[in-house]
Formats: sequence, structure tokens, C-alpha cells
Amino acid sequence: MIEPRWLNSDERRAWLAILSINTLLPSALDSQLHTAGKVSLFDYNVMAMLSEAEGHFLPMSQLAARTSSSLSRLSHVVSKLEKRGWLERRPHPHDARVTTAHLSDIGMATLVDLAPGHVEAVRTKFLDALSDREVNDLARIGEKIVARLDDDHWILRYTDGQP
Amino acid sequence: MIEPRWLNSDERRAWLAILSINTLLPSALDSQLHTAGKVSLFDYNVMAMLSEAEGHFLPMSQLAARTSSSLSRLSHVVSKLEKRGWLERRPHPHDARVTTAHLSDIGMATLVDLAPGHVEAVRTKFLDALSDREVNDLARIGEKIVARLDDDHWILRYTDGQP
DNA sequence: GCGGGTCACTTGAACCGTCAAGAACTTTGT
DNA sequence: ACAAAGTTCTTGACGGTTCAAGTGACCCGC
Repeated sequence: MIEPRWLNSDERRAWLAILSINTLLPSALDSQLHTAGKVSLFDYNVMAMLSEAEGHFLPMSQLAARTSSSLSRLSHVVSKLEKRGWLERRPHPHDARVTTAHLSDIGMATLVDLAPGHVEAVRTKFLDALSDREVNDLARIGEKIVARLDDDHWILRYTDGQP
Repeated sequence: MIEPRWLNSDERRAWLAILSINTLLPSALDSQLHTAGKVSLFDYNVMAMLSEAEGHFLPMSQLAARTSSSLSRLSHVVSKLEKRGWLERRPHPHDARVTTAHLSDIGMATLVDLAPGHVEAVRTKFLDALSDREVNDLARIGEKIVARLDDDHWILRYTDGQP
């Protein structure tokens, strides 16, 4: 009894590559961030997204969208980062249902401290493998896949503009 | 104080897309597999890799390589799948250090049962977003990234051949 | 043949993510 | 003006992943 070969050669290659990247890349970047400061890739991303927002704050649900995470996961992580003094929760003035997460000055300083090493790792583990042309192809193809997974993902609204 | 924009536009797009795919894709496929049978994407992959091996078995370390996982992670999962009767551990006849994982008939039957739905999900969530040309580009680019992350990854030894 | 080094794997604890449930508030329909 | 439904977020329990340490087994030089 044999497993039917349901994907053709290119499809299989693409799928297996994505699968490997998926486990190898986060683990490589996580370990860089974890030795540099005690942060995970996700922690870093949460803070990075806040640092790029006007006023360094965002409602939880928007932050969840920008980190592609569930509200539940985000809530746990925000609690953790809040305990370290890097973030602060505040109620929204006009809608009492929403909580906004604010990046503190200490949080910002930590991020600025971590950023160069992290970007360096993103380059050496990922971008340096590719030519400019390939980076562009990957961006285009990647965004098509994201669109398929989440029709109105925030990334897709900024393909030409300024976050 | 502003976060320096250390990545150019295409680099940033590619990076954010990979990051999103990374969290969105596994979760979409996990949930399909979890409702179809009670398996995770990783569980499925472990069994799929065994099903494609000669004799439906592999040493733990080879299986770890083919699923891009740590030995520790694999060991825990194999224990779980063993309890369900889908896998079996056996000692290697010539080297007492190595343990081989064998896919049982029941495990194979489960896999065959799950396969069509899973492949369908891989197509609808991922491959259907792309043209043949793009699938080929992605396979090529993806393998370059994998090579950067793990020099002698098993995938890279089979780009034209038969597993 | 035996001691040090390496290899293949396992285990338990700590940590992280997911899920289901629920609390607090706002909006909608009548 | 009120109830029903929807939104936003939090929580605790559960299961999965990682990390550090440990257990045998093989290999190499002497």
C-alpha cells in the first residue's frame, strides 16, 4: 500500500521548503533574541509593532492583527511584558471595551538596544540568501499567500504606503 | 524617538509576509487536521515521512531531520503516537544506540484516511494562490533559504530525485 | 582492553500557546 | 427604553515545545 503522490514535484518542493522554513527560521531568530535579551521573536514583534504606531500605542485587537496572533495569546504576552515594565495597559477613553497597549520608554529603550542584532540575524539567516530580484519575488508571492489565508490582513493595505 | 527603518521596502514586505505565513499557515492546517482526526500538522508530517520511507521506518535522528525538528520534540511526539498504536519503537539490530520508529498498519490506515483532506487544505490555503511559475519560483527561493538555515538539510539532496 | 570523547536518544521541569468560558460594555432591533 | 446580540478582552486549564541534564552505547588512541 503506497501513499498516493498528490503533489507534483514543484508543489512538493515548495510545500516542504515552507514547512522547513517554518520551523527553522523562528527557532534561529528566537535563539538570537533569547541570548541577546530574554525575549522571544513574538515578544520582539509585539514591541516593534507598537514602536511603529503613532504615539507608541495600539488597541489590543489591532496589535493582534499586526502580529497575526489571537487575542488570547496576545493578552498573555502583554501581561508578561507589562510585568517587566516594557508595556502598559490603559483603558480606551471613548469605548470602555477596548484596552490599549502602550510601549513604555524602558520598553522602547530595550527595543532600540535589541534591534541591530535582530536585524543582523534576519539578514544573515534569511535575506542574505537571496538576490534583490528574489526578495522582490518572495514579497509578491508571500503576500499572495497571506491574502489567501486572511483576506483583509493589515499587511495588504500597505504594499505601497507608509505604515 | 523613532525606530530606524533598517530594511528596505521589499525586504520588509518579504520579511513580514514570511512572519505572517509562519503563524497563519500552520494554524489553518492544524485546525483542519485537528477536526478531521485528532492530529497536529507535526504529527501528520511525522507519519507522512515514515510512510514515504522504505519499509515504513526510520531511525529517530533521520526522522528528526526530515521533520526539521529536535530529537527531543520528536521523542515526545513519537511516545504520544506510540500510545495511540500508530507507531512502534524498535531497537536497531546493529547499533544499540539507535531507535527506529515504525509506522504501524493502523497508523498507515489513519494516514491514508487523513491524506485527501489534508492535501486539499494545503491546496486551498496555499498552492491555489499561486501560478505554476510562482510555485516554481517559491520552491527555488524557499530551498535557498533552507540551505542558509541548515547547510545539509535533507530536502536539498532530493531536488530532482525520488525520496 | 580500557579511558575519554562522541553519538543517539530520553526524561522531567519550566515555559508557551490554544481553547473554552465568561465578564464588561456597546449596538441593534422593536 | 429595553432586551438580545455582538464586540473586546481576560482568565485558567490543558497540551505541546524547549531546555538542560542524564543514560547507555560506540569509537579511537594508546
